[in-house]
Amino acid sequence: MESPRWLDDEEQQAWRHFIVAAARIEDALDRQLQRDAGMPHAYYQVLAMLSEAPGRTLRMSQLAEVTTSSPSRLSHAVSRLEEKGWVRRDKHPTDRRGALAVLTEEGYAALAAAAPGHLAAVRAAVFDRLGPGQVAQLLALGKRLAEGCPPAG
Amino acid sequence: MESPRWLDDEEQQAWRHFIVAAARIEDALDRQLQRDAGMPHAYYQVLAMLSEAPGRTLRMSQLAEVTTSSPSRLSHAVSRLEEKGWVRRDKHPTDRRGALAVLTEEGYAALAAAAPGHLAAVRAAVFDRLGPGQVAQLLALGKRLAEGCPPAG
DNA sequence: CTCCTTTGATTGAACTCTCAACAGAAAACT
DNA sequence: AGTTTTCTGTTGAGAGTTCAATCAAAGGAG
Repeated sequence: MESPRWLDDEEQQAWRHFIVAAARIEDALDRQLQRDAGMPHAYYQVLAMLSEAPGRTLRMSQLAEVTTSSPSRLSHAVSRLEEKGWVRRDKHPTDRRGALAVLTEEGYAALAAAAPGHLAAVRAAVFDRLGPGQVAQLLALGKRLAEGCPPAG
Repeated sequence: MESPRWLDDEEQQAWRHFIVAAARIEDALDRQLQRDAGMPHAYYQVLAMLSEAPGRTLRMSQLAEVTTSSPSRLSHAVSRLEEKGWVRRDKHPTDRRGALAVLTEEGYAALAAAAPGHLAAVRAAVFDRLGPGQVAQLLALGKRLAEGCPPAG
């Protein structure tokens, strides 16, 4: 096994800035949501994805997919959201292994209440900082980096 | 308080791709390091930053700064790394509140052993996916997004 | 049909991180 | 000097995540 070449100067800088930016953005969003809505960003994403799904319902495996979380992580998260009354588990009609996560009315209300503050945080942390044309660049880069990456284990 | 406008279509897409990309990259790096080197990415960063500092030593507050972690998080991390014998705590010579984190020889060896695998993972997750010119875009975006964001609490 | 593999989802323990509370030391006032 | 305020860093508890183990059901292969 040969040792791969190190990052050149531009790559090095890009990499360091990227991990700092990603960490700070996630931190800012987590803190805002935890403070104002009593949930971490990961849980907000669960509610958000469910709210857009037909019947506000998604199979656990699909919900894990769209929220970029492992099955275990999602299962724990849904359990926690169930305790809050924001999500309910239903049995899958045809596949008896499957479980369905359903967003409750209370869950939808909690999401609706949290959304404006979260949106403001996203703007403050990201889009308010970007110049014209940079949104398109972010889109292109995000697309490239998101696709093909192995999903969570 | 007025509800701010929602994201337009391009922003929406950029945002979703970005959070998926960031999550998958972090997950991939965490899993590789945990599996091959027995430490999470955050701990690797602590060792890496220390290894570049003069005397392989940094004050806790500065180390927290460069690793994008809260004082509490770093304190726990250093405690854990101390148990492994990879980092040692020294007293600050002039400021008696201050604590210095020092990378031990064993810690340096652990970092050196982990580095090639980590580098390969970074390449696989990020730079191998980018086309020419996109590294520069990533650098510009990362810089914009990293600066000005409030440091961790 | 039976065996075997794969898929979907959950569980508990170990680990990391966050938050709030705390304490020691330095800096700034009065 | 004496008091308050700020800065540094640690601690413990609680919340979230990971990992490995587990189980049930579906999907082949012989």
